[in-house]
Amino acid sequence: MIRITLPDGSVREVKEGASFLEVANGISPRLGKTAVCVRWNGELHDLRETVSADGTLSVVGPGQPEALNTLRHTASHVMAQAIKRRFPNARLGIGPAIEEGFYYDLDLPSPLAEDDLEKITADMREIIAADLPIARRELSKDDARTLFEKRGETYKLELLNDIEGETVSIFEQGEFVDLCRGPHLRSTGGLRADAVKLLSVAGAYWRGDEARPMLQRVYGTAWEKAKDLEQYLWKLEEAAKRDHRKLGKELDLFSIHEEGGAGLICWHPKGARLRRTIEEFWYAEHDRHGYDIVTTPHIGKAQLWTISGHLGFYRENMYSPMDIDGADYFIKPMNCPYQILIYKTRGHSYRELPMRMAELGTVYRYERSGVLHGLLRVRGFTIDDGHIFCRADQVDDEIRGVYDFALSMLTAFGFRDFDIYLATRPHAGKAVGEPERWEQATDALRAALDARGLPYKVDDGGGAFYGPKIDIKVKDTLGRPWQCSTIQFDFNLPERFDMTYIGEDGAEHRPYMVHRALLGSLERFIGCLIEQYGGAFPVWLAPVQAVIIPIADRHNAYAETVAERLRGAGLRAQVDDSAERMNSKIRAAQLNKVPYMLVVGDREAEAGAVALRLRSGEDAGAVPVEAFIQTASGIVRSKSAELWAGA
RNA sequence: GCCGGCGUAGCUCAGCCGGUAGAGCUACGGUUUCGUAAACCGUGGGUCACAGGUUCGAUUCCUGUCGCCGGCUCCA
Repeated sequence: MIRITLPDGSVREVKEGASFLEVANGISPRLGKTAVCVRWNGELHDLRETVSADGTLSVVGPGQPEALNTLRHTASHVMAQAIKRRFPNARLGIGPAIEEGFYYDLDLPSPLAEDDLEKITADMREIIAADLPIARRELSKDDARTLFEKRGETYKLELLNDIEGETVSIFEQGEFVDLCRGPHLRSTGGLRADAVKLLSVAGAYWRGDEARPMLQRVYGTAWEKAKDLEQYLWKLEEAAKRDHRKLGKELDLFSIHEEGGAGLICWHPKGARLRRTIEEFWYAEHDRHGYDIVTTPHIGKAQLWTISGHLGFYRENMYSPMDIDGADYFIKPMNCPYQILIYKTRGHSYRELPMRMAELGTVYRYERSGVLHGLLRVRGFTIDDGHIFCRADQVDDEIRGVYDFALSMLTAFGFRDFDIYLATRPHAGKAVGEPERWEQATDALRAALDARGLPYKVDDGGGAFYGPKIDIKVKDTLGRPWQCSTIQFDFNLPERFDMTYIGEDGAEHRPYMVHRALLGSLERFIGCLIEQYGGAFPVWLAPVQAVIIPIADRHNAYAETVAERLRGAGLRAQVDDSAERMNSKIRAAQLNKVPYMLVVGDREAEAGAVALRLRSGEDAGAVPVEAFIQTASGIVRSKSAELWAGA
């Protein structure tokens, strides 16, 4: 007999070879009926699998995340089956469940079109309606090989070769067979035809390797109920409304021009205003944190990039050189070499370390055309680039300081939801610098992370060749993560540039060097910011903080005096003196997501007041101009996310 | 860069199977001067991304280039 421990601590005995389904049925027929899969010793297993040793079991039923995952995995099989019915020559790649759906990669003789998706969907409905039982079989690798060879599934054969162990599992439904670990639903009828939707088709390299064939990846999503699908699609629509590319146009923040070049941003007055607000805050914060601000050139001779190693390691991201008086000059892809040159203009004492240098340095990098994306991935961008040169004994404090600084910056802008990574030494000798230095540096990074206590993931081997790093990523509206802050150790450049300082012992020492960007780049950061707020920025960031709306032309003069008073108090205010009606002006301001609309008519002019309407739609009533300035200024100063302090 | 889709007025979009284009908003002119999300009337505005090709004739079909979108790969 086999002893199975259940979540409530109770133990059940079953005979060896019983399936999980039988076990579930034994616990209660009702549980057996609804069970989707099981968690066996912490891992997900199919109901049809059998028990052969003691373990802990929890049965996964509908409503649990694992169940959704299983359902999506089955949906991907059903889709693959439907595609194979329509295109018998299709060869299967892989088809997993993903965060909010599933995909299947297939090698198809011809590309799929939009209306193919509809046809495939129709076939899927049939397969679901037929309620084909899904069978799980275990067989030896050799048998599996024969099976998939016969079916011409060359990709499956390749996968088979990489699987460890002697036996593999396959899942079958009707004529469809797939090499798969599972788990799966019991039959195709477990899916709801009205809760499955195919979304898009895209190319994907086999096993993510661009040297290998490109398969067609069909993305879909599947839910337990039609209502869940609807809700998901609604969420996608809402996310699309916050897309920074769309908002950038609507709010007149920036533009990119075909004539100018892809990935090159023109900041319009309002976008530039937003950017300037960020820069001003950034400079103030860096002053406060003991940084020296520098400015470095945009181009540099080949010699500089040879010393730095960029021409060796980074050439494919750099633009072609320009000839100046017979010498090759390159547009800078990074700011660090020049900051190092500044460091090297004189000797340094151990006493003046740490030295913290920073600049808003605009760099240009070649990015492959297919990866450009609005403000989030561009070819010309401004890094809030800083470098810390310090002694070994200062490393810990510096890292902790930078990490805290990075988090405080992100937090100031309202970001709460980000992913933190500790990227460690690359494997297989692809790293420069002695192991002890790596260890010390990685420990310093880890200590800083632990000190703050925020959850982080270790990206094993994900460090740069020149040092380990901490990356902080912010997600866009579609859930795609974008790296903003980065803190990177560098064992490479101090060597290459032969950087030194004179220690207490009178001898030359090599300083530690840390590259850090807190916002990442202004372009990307602002892109994330736009999406974060859906364009409705907190008051302190809003390009226009108040629009003054005269009711009739005779109120224009008063409106202008109000605007001047606001501007005198440092608030960004404009008068809408267009020939439109007040309603239209309010609508315009509302669409521009201006926090404050100050309506002025006879009553307000008389009283020296404004009728305050908030972006939220709330009518805050008449407020004396001075009182408005006081409250609004306070909100700006505190960088509050609140629109107005309830009086 | 690769796979697929797309590119029509400043913006959002319509234009069936080849016969040189249309709406709303914007802009401009006029009337209206109005109390919390679009006043009314009128006038402009397009080498249909660009370059070739097929055709009597191309916005429409084909090829190339550029750009955009979704992915893959890669990064701040």
